[in-house]
Amino acid sequence: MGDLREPLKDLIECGLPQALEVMGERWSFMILRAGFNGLKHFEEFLSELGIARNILSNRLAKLVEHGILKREPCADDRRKIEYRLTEKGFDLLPAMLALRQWGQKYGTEQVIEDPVLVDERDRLPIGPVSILAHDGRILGHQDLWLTRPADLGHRADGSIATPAAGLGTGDVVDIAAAKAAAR
Amino acid sequence: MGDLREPLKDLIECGLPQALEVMGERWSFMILRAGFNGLKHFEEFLSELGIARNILSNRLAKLVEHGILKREPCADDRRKIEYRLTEKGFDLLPAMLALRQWGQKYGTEQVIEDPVLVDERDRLPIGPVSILAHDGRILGHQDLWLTRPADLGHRADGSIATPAAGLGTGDVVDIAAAKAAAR
DNA sequence: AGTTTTCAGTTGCAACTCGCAACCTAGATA
DNA sequence: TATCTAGGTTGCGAGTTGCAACTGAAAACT
Repeated sequence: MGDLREPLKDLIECGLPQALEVMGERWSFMILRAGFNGLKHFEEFLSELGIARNILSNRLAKLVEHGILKREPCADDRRKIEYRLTEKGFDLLPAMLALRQWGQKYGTEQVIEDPVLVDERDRLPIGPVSILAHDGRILGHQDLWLTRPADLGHRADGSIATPAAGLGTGDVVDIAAAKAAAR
Repeated sequence: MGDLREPLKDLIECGLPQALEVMGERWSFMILRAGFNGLKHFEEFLSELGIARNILSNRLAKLVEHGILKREPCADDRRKIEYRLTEKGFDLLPAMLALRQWGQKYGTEQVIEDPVLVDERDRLPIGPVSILAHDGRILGHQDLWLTRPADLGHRADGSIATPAAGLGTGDVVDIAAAKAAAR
Protein backbone atom coordinates (compact mmCIF):
# COMPACT_ATOMS: atom_id res chain seq x y z
CA MET A 1 0.00 0.00 0.00
CA GLY A 2 1.65 3.12 -1.17
CA ASP A 3 1.54 5.67 1.58
CA LEU A 4 1.60 8.95 -0.22
CA ARG A 5 -0.31 10.36 2.69
CA GLU A 6 1.06 10.71 6.13
CA PRO A 7 0.44 14.29 7.05
CA LEU A 8 -0.37 13.34 10.61
CA LYS A 9 3.13 12.19 11.22
CA ASP A 10 4.57 15.53 10.26
CA LEU A 11 3.21 17.13 13.37
CA ILE A 12 5.49 15.13 15.56
CA GLU A 13 5.76 17.46 18.45
CA CYS A 14 3.73 15.22 20.64
CA GLY A 15 2.95 11.55 20.82
CA LEU A 16 -0.58 11.91 19.55
CA PRO A 17 0.14 11.63 15.84
CA GLN A 18 2.32 8.63 16.55
CA ALA A 19 -0.52 6.95 18.37
CA LEU A 20 -3.04 7.86 15.71
CA GLU A 21 -0.85 6.43 13.00
CA VAL A 22 -1.90 2.97 14.13
CA MET A 23 -4.93 3.44 16.30
CA GLY A 24 -6.51 6.14 14.18
CA GLU A 25 -7.42 3.58 11.53
CA ARG A 26 -11.03 2.74 11.28
CA TRP A 27 -11.24 -0.64 13.02
CA SER A 28 -8.13 -0.63 15.17
CA PHE A 29 -9.79 0.15 18.48
CA MET A 30 -12.57 -2.33 17.96
CA ILE A 31 -10.06 -5.06 17.19
CA LEU A 32 -8.09 -4.05 20.25
CA ARG A 33 -11.18 -4.28 22.39
CA ALA A 34 -11.93 -7.70 21.01
CA GLY A 35 -8.36 -8.63 21.88
CA PHE A 36 -8.85 -7.46 25.45
CA ASN A 37 -11.92 -9.64 25.52
CA GLY A 38 -9.82 -12.63 24.74
CA LEU A 39 -10.53 -13.16 21.08
CA LYS A 40 -7.53 -14.59 19.32
CA HIS A 41 -8.45 -16.03 15.95
CA PHE A 42 -9.22 -14.50 12.61
CA GLU A 43 -12.70 -15.95 12.34
CA GLU A 44 -13.53 -14.88 15.87
CA PHE A 45 -12.68 -11.27 15.13
CA LEU A 46 -14.53 -11.58 11.86
CA SER A 47 -17.84 -12.70 13.31
CA GLU A 48 -17.55 -10.56 16.41
CA LEU A 49 -16.90 -7.32 14.59
CA GLY A 50 -18.71 -7.80 11.32
CA ILE A 51 -15.72 -6.37 9.51
CA ALA A 52 -14.82 -7.34 5.95
CA ARG A 53 -12.25 -10.13 5.59
CA ASN A 54 -9.71 -8.17 3.63
CA ILE A 55 -9.91 -5.20 5.97
CA LEU A 56 -9.52 -7.42 9.01
CA SER A 57 -6.54 -9.09 7.40
CA ASN A 58 -5.01 -5.74 6.65
CA ARG A 59 -5.70 -4.28 10.12
CA LEU A 60 -4.36 -7.32 11.93
CA ALA A 61 -1.21 -7.17 9.84
CA LYS A 62 -0.78 -3.51 10.68
CA LEU A 63 -1.35 -4.07 14.38
CA VAL A 64 1.21 -6.86 14.31
CA GLU A 65 3.60 -4.70 12.36
CA HIS A 66 3.31 -2.02 15.01
CA GLY A 67 3.86 -4.47 17.83
CA ILE A 68 0.41 -4.22 19.35
CA LEU A 69 -0.49 -7.80 18.52
CA LYS A 70 1.68 -10.87 18.17
CA ARG A 71 0.93 -13.32 15.40
CA GLU A 72 1.69 -16.92 16.27
CA PRO A 73 0.68 -20.19 14.67
CA CYS A 74 -1.49 -22.33 16.90
CA ALA A 75 0.10 -25.44 18.36
CA ASP A 76 -2.88 -27.77 18.27
CA ASP A 77 -4.32 -26.74 14.92
CA ARG A 78 -1.79 -25.54 12.44
CA ARG A 79 -4.33 -23.79 10.27
CA LYS A 80 -5.14 -21.49 13.12
CA ILE A 81 -3.18 -18.42 14.01
CA GLU A 82 -3.31 -16.67 17.33
CA TYR A 83 -3.30 -12.90 17.56
CA ARG A 84 -2.41 -11.93 21.10
CA LEU A 85 -1.90 -8.60 22.76
CA THR A 86 1.65 -7.57 23.53
CA GLU A 87 2.62 -5.43 26.49
CA LYS A 88 2.48 -2.47 24.14
CA GLY A 89 -1.05 -3.48 23.29
CA PHE A 90 -2.06 -3.82 26.92
CA ASP A 91 -0.72 -0.35 27.54
CA LEU A 92 -3.49 1.01 25.36
CA LEU A 93 -6.03 0.00 27.98
CA PRO A 94 -6.25 3.43 29.66
CA ALA A 95 -6.77 5.12 26.32
CA MET A 96 -9.41 2.64 25.29
CA LEU A 97 -11.22 2.82 28.60
CA ALA A 98 -11.15 6.60 28.63
CA LEU A 99 -12.67 6.64 25.18
CA ARG A 100 -15.23 4.06 26.19
CA GLN A 101 -16.24 5.90 29.33
CA TRP A 102 -16.62 9.08 27.37
CA GLY A 103 -18.75 7.34 24.78
CA GLN A 104 -20.86 5.86 27.51
CA LYS A 105 -21.32 9.17 29.28
CA TYR A 106 -22.44 11.04 26.21
CA GLY A 107 -23.75 8.30 23.95
CA THR A 108 -27.21 8.82 22.59
CA GLU A 109 -28.34 5.30 23.29
CA GLN A 110 -28.52 4.46 26.93
CA VAL A 111 -26.04 1.66 27.32
CA ILE A 112 -26.93 -0.78 30.01
CA GLU A 113 -23.60 -2.31 30.65
CA ASP A 114 -24.60 -5.82 31.43
CA PRO A 115 -21.17 -7.03 32.38
CA VAL A 116 -19.52 -4.33 34.43
CA LEU A 117 -15.81 -3.76 34.70
CA VAL A 118 -14.79 -4.00 38.34
CA ASP A 119 -11.77 -3.91 40.59
CA GLU A 120 -11.05 -7.55 41.29
CA ARG A 121 -10.11 -6.87 44.88
CA ASP A 122 -13.47 -5.60 46.11
CA ARG A 123 -15.62 -6.15 43.04
CA LEU A 124 -16.71 -2.56 42.96
CA PRO A 125 -16.95 -0.78 39.63
CA ILE A 126 -13.88 1.08 38.54
CA GLY A 127 -13.82 4.83 38.59
CA PRO A 128 -13.18 7.12 35.66
CA VAL A 129 -9.84 7.08 33.91
CA SER A 130 -8.07 10.12 35.33
CA ILE A 131 -5.20 12.48 34.85
CA LEU A 132 -3.03 12.32 37.96
CA ALA A 133 -0.56 14.74 39.42
CA HIS A 134 2.78 13.38 40.57
CA ASP A 135 1.33 13.06 44.08
CA GLY A 136 -1.79 11.32 42.95
CA ARG A 137 -4.29 14.17 42.98
CA ILE A 138 -6.81 13.98 40.20
CA LEU A 139 -6.40 16.86 37.79
CA GLY A 140 -8.94 18.54 35.57
CA HIS A 141 -8.20 20.56 32.49
CA GLN A 142 -8.20 23.74 34.55
CA ASP A 143 -5.26 22.40 36.52
CA LEU A 144 -2.97 21.86 33.57
CA TRP A 145 -0.34 24.24 32.34
CA LEU A 146 2.31 24.21 29.72
CA THR A 147 5.87 24.89 30.78
CA ARG A 148 9.36 24.61 29.47
CA PRO A 149 11.36 21.80 31.01
CA ALA A 150 13.71 24.42 32.47
CA ASP A 151 10.92 25.94 34.50
CA LEU A 152 9.84 22.70 36.12
CA GLY A 153 8.95 23.06 39.76
CA HIS A 154 8.90 26.84 39.70
CA ARG A 155 5.72 28.58 40.56
CA ALA A 156 4.21 31.03 38.16
CA ASP A 157 5.32 34.61 38.77
CA GLY A 158 3.16 36.37 36.27
CA SER A 159 5.31 36.55 33.17
CA ILE A 160 6.44 33.00 32.70
CA ALA A 161 3.19 31.32 33.51
CA THR A 162 0.96 30.08 30.76
CA PRO A 163 -2.76 30.50 31.22
CA ALA A 164 -3.48 27.81 28.70
CA ALA A 165 -4.05 24.12 28.64
CA GLY A 166 -1.61 23.67 25.82
CA LEU A 167 -0.93 20.11 24.95
CA GLY A 168 2.19 19.86 22.96
CA THR A 169 2.14 21.62 19.65
CA GLY A 170 5.65 22.88 20.05
CA ASP A 171 4.52 26.42 20.40
CA VAL A 172 6.81 28.27 22.68
CA VAL A 173 5.02 29.13 25.84
CA ASP A 174 1.93 31.21 25.73
CA ILE A 175 0.08 29.89 22.77
CA ALA A 176 -2.58 32.52 22.60
CA ALA A 177 0.03 35.28 22.78
CA ALA A 178 2.22 33.62 20.21
CA LYS A 179 -0.68 33.37 17.82
CA ALA A 180 -1.63 36.98 18.39
CA ALA A 181 1.94 38.14 17.81
CA ALA A 182 2.18 36.14 14.62
CA ARG A 183 -0.20 38.40 12.73
CA MET B 1 -11.07 -21.00 29.30
CA GLY B 2 -14.47 -19.47 28.93
CA ASP B 3 -16.91 -22.21 28.11
CA LEU B 4 -19.65 -19.96 29.34
CA ARG B 5 -19.23 -17.93 26.21
CA GLU B 6 -22.58 -16.44 25.49
CA PRO B 7 -23.77 -15.82 21.98
CA LEU B 8 -22.02 -12.82 20.57
CA LYS B 9 -23.88 -9.75 21.50
CA ASP B 10 -24.09 -6.53 19.62
CA LEU B 11 -21.06 -4.36 19.66
CA ILE B 12 -23.14 -1.49 20.90
CA GLU B 13 -22.96 -2.74 24.45
CA CYS B 14 -20.13 -0.48 25.30
CA GLY B 15 -19.46 3.15 24.66
CA LEU B 16 -16.49 2.58 22.43
CA PRO B 17 -18.30 2.47 19.10
CA GLN B 18 -20.22 5.56 20.12
CA ALA B 19 -16.98 7.37 20.85
CA LEU B 20 -15.37 6.17 17.67
CA GLU B 21 -18.27 7.37 15.60
CA VAL B 22 -16.96 10.91 15.99
CA MET B 23 -13.42 10.58 17.22
CA GLY B 24 -12.51 7.67 15.01
CA GLU B 25 -12.46 9.94 11.99
CA ARG B 26 -9.08 10.68 10.62
CA TRP B 27 -8.49 14.24 11.83
CA SER B 28 -10.81 14.50 14.81
CA PHE B 29 -8.21 14.03 17.52
CA MET B 30 -5.75 16.41 15.93
CA ILE B 31 -8.44 19.07 15.68
CA LEU B 32 -9.37 18.41 19.29
CA ARG B 33 -5.78 18.82 20.36
CA ALA B 34 -5.55 22.08 18.50
CA GLY B 35 -8.71 23.13 20.30
CA PHE B 36 -7.13 22.32 23.64
CA ASN B 37 -4.21 24.44 22.57
CA GLY B 38 -6.48 27.40 22.19
CA LEU B 39 -7.00 27.54 18.45
CA LYS B 40 -10.44 28.83 17.57
CA HIS B 41 -10.64 29.88 13.98
CA PHE B 42 -10.88 27.99 10.71
CA GLU B 43 -7.71 29.42 9.23
CA GLU B 44 -5.80 28.72 12.43
CA PHE B 45 -6.71 25.04 12.34
CA LEU B 46 -5.96 25.03 8.65
CA SER B 47 -2.39 26.28 8.94
CA GLU B 48 -1.66 24.47 12.18
CA LEU B 49 -2.74 21.05 10.95
CA GLY B 50 -2.05 21.21 7.25
CA ILE B 51 -5.41 19.59 6.58
CA ALA B 52 -7.38 20.20 3.40
CA ARG B 53 -10.01 22.92 3.55
CA ASN B 54 -12.96 20.76 2.64
CA ILE B 55 -12.00 18.05 5.10
CA LEU B 56 -11.51 20.58 7.88
CA SER B 57 -14.87 22.11 7.08
CA ASN B 58 -16.49 18.70 7.17
CA ARG B 59 -14.75 17.61 10.40
CA LEU B 60 -15.55 20.83 12.22
CA ALA B 61 -19.19 20.51 11.21
CA LYS B 62 -19.25 16.94 12.50
CA LEU B 63 -17.61 17.88 15.77
CA VAL B 64 -20.12 20.68 16.21
CA GLU B 65 -22.96 18.36 15.29
CA HIS B 66 -21.80 15.94 17.99
CA GLY B 67 -21.53 18.69 20.56
CA ILE B 68 -17.77 18.55 20.99
CA LEU B 69 -17.22 22.03 19.61
CA LYS B 70 -19.44 25.09 19.70
CA ARG B 71 -19.72 27.21 16.60
CA GLU B 72 -20.22 30.88 17.34
CA PRO B 73 -19.89 33.94 15.17
CA CYS B 74 -17.23 36.33 16.39
CA ALA B 75 -18.45 39.55 17.93
CA ASP B 76 -15.80 41.94 16.64
CA ASP B 77 -15.45 40.55 13.13
CA ARG B 78 -18.55 38.98 11.71
CA ARG B 79 -16.66 37.03 9.08
CA LYS B 80 -14.91 35.11 11.78
CA ILE B 81 -16.36 32.12 13.53
CA GLU B 82 -15.15 30.72 16.81
CA TYR B 83 -14.97 27.01 17.36
CA ARG B 84 -14.70 26.38 21.08
CA LEU B 85 -14.62 23.22 23.11
CA THR B 86 -17.75 22.33 25.00
CA GLU B 87 -17.75 20.50 28.32
CA LYS B 88 -18.26 17.32 26.33
CA GLY B 89 -15.17 18.22 24.35
CA PHE B 90 -13.09 18.90 27.45
CA ASP B 91 -14.15 15.53 28.78
CA LEU B 92 -12.14 13.93 26.02
CA LEU B 93 -8.93 15.17 27.62
CA PRO B 94 -8.16 11.95 29.50
CA ALA B 95 -8.64 9.89 26.36
CA MET B 96 -6.48 12.21 24.33
CA LEU B 97 -3.74 12.35 26.94
CA ALA B 98 -3.75 8.60 27.38
CA LEU B 99 -3.33 8.19 23.66
CA ARG B 100 -0.63 10.83 23.58
CA GLN B 101 1.31 9.29 26.45
CA TRP B 102 1.12 5.90 24.80
CA GLY B 103 2.35 7.33 21.54
CA GLN B 104 5.19 9.04 23.35
CA LYS B 105 6.19 5.92 25.23
CA TYR B 106 6.34 3.73 22.17
CA GLY B 107 6.89 6.20 19.37
CA THR B 108 9.81 5.43 17.13
CA GLU B 109 11.11 8.94 17.07
CA GLN B 110 12.25 10.25 20.41
CA VAL B 111 9.98 13.16 21.11
CA ILE B 112 11.61 15.83 23.18
CA GLU B 113 8.62 17.50 24.61
CA ASP B 114 9.78 21.03 24.73
CA PRO B 115 6.76 22.41 26.46
CA VAL B 116 5.81 19.95 29.18
CA LEU B 117 2.34 19.52 30.58
CA VAL B 118 2.42 20.20 34.30
CA ASP B 119 0.20 20.42 37.32
CA GLU B 120 -0.32 24.15 37.78
CA ARG B 121 -0.14 23.89 41.55
CA ASP B 122 3.43 22.69 41.88
CA ARG B 123 4.58 22.83 38.26
CA LEU B 124 5.65 19.23 38.30
CA PRO B 125 4.94 17.08 35.28
CA ILE B 126 1.71 15.17 35.35
CA GLY B 127 1.72 11.44 35.83
CA PRO B 128 0.29 8.84 33.52
CA VAL B 129 -3.41 8.75 32.85
CA SER B 130 -4.64 5.93 35.06
CA ILE B 131 -7.48 3.58 35.71
CA LEU B 132 -8.64 4.15 39.27
CA ALA B 133 -10.53 1.96 41.68
CA HIS B 134 -13.44 3.49 43.55
CA ASP B 135 -11.07 4.21 46.44
CA GLY B 136 -8.41 5.77 44.26
CA ARG B 137 -5.95 2.91 43.92
CA ILE B 138 -4.34 2.74 40.53
CA LEU B 139 -5.38 -0.39 38.69
CA GLY B 140 -3.53 -2.34 36.05
CA HIS B 141 -5.12 -4.66 33.57
CA GLN B 142 -4.41 -7.57 35.92
CA ASP B 143 -6.72 -6.03 38.47
CA LEU B 144 -9.77 -5.81 36.27
CA TRP B 145 -12.61 -8.28 36.15
CA LEU B 146 -15.94 -8.51 34.50
CA THR B 147 -19.02 -9.02 36.63
CA ARG B 148 -22.74 -8.83 36.28
CA PRO B 149 -24.28 -5.85 38.01
CA ALA B 150 -26.10 -8.24 40.38
CA ASP B 151 -22.77 -9.50 41.71
CA LEU B 152 -21.36 -6.10 42.53
CA GLY B 153 -19.49 -6.00 45.79
CA HIS B 154 -19.51 -9.76 46.24
CA ARG B 155 -16.21 -11.53 46.33
CA ALA B 156 -15.60 -14.34 43.95
CA ASP B 157 -16.57 -17.69 45.36
CA GLY B 158 -15.66 -19.86 42.47
CA SER B 159 -18.91 -20.42 40.71
CA ILE B 160 -20.70 -17.14 40.52
CA ALA B 161 -17.78 -14.88 39.93
CA THR B 162 -16.56 -14.29 36.45
CA PRO B 163 -12.81 -14.32 36.11
CA ALA B 164 -12.82 -12.01 33.20
CA ALA B 165 -11.92 -8.52 32.23
CA GLY B 166 -14.04 -8.34 29.17
CA LEU B 167 -14.67 -4.84 28.10
CA GLY B 168 -18.14 -4.81 26.82
CA THR B 169 -18.78 -7.62 24.43
CA GLY B 170 -20.40 -9.89 26.89
CA ASP B 171 -17.68 -12.42 26.42
CA VAL B 172 -16.40 -13.99 29.53
CA VAL B 173 -12.69 -14.29 29.34
CA ASP B 174 -9.74 -13.99 31.66
CA ILE B 175 -7.57 -11.04 30.90
CA ALA B 176 -4.84 -12.39 33.13
CA ALA B 177 -4.71 -15.53 31.04
CA ALA B 178 -4.56 -13.40 27.96
CA LYS B 179 -1.70 -11.48 29.47
CA ALA B 180 0.20 -14.58 30.51
CA ALA B 181 -0.21 -15.90 27.02
CA ALA B 182 1.12 -12.66 25.64
CA ARG B 183 4.70 -13.41 26.54
C1' DA C 1 -7.81 -42.81 0.44
C1' DG C 2 -10.97 -39.30 -1.15
C1' DT C 3 -14.14 -35.86 -0.20
C1' DT C 4 -15.68 -32.08 2.52
C1' DT C 5 -15.13 -28.44 5.91
C1' DT C 6 -12.54 -24.94 8.28
C1' DC C 7 -9.05 -21.28 8.67
C1' DA C 8 -6.71 -17.50 7.00
C1' DG C 9 -6.08 -15.21 3.70
C1' DT C 10 -6.02 -12.77 -1.61
C1' DT C 11 -8.21 -10.75 -5.78
C1' DG C 12 -11.68 -8.00 -8.43
C1' DC C 13 -14.89 -4.65 -8.46
C1' DA C 14 -18.30 -0.94 -6.96
C1' DA C 15 -18.96 2.72 -3.62
C1' DC C 16 -17.19 5.92 -0.76
C1' DT C 17 -13.66 9.27 1.30
C1' DC C 18 -9.49 12.19 1.01
C1' DG C 19 -6.55 15.78 -0.68
C1' DC C 20 -5.66 19.43 -3.93
C1' DA C 21 -6.83 23.34 -6.46
C1' DA C 22 -10.15 26.46 -7.97
C1' DC C 23 -14.19 28.99 -7.16
C1' DC C 24 -17.88 31.53 -4.20
C1' DT C 25 -19.95 34.79 -0.86
C1' DA C 26 -20.36 38.04 2.99
C1' DG C 27 -18.01 41.15 5.54
C1' DA C 28 -13.75 44.16 6.46
C1' DT C 29 -10.24 47.34 4.67
C1' DA C 30 -8.00 50.97 1.65
C1' DT D 1 -14.95 51.67 -5.61
C1' DA D 2 -11.71 47.89 -5.62
C1' DT D 3 -9.35 44.63 -2.86
C1' DC D 4 -8.56 41.51 0.87
C1' DT D 5 -9.94 38.15 4.26
C1' DA D 6 -12.57 34.35 6.62
C1' DG D 7 -14.93 30.46 5.85
C1' DG D 8 -16.73 27.81 3.03
C1' DT D 9 -18.31 24.68 -1.52
C1' DT D 10 -17.42 22.14 -5.96
C1' DG D 11 -14.98 19.01 -9.20
C1' DC D 12 -11.68 15.74 -10.00
C1' DG D 13 -8.14 12.13 -9.37
C1' DA D 14 -6.24 9.01 -6.14
C1' DG D 15 -6.71 6.08 -2.08
C1' DT D 16 -9.65 3.24 1.02
C1' DT D 17 -13.54 0.33 2.27
C1' DG D 18 -16.76 -3.35 1.82
C1' DC D 19 -18.78 -7.32 -0.45
C1' DA D 20 -18.38 -11.52 -2.80
C1' DA D 21 -15.88 -14.94 -4.91
C1' DC D 22 -11.62 -17.60 -5.17
C1' DT D 23 -7.21 -19.97 -3.19
C1' DG D 24 -4.47 -23.11 -0.60
C1' DA D 25 -3.32 -25.71 3.16
C1' DA D 26 -4.52 -28.23 7.13
C1' DA D 27 -8.17 -30.90 9.75
C1' DA D 28 -12.36 -33.86 9.78
C1' DC D 29 -15.60 -36.90 8.05
C1' DT D 30 -16.95 -41.33 5.02
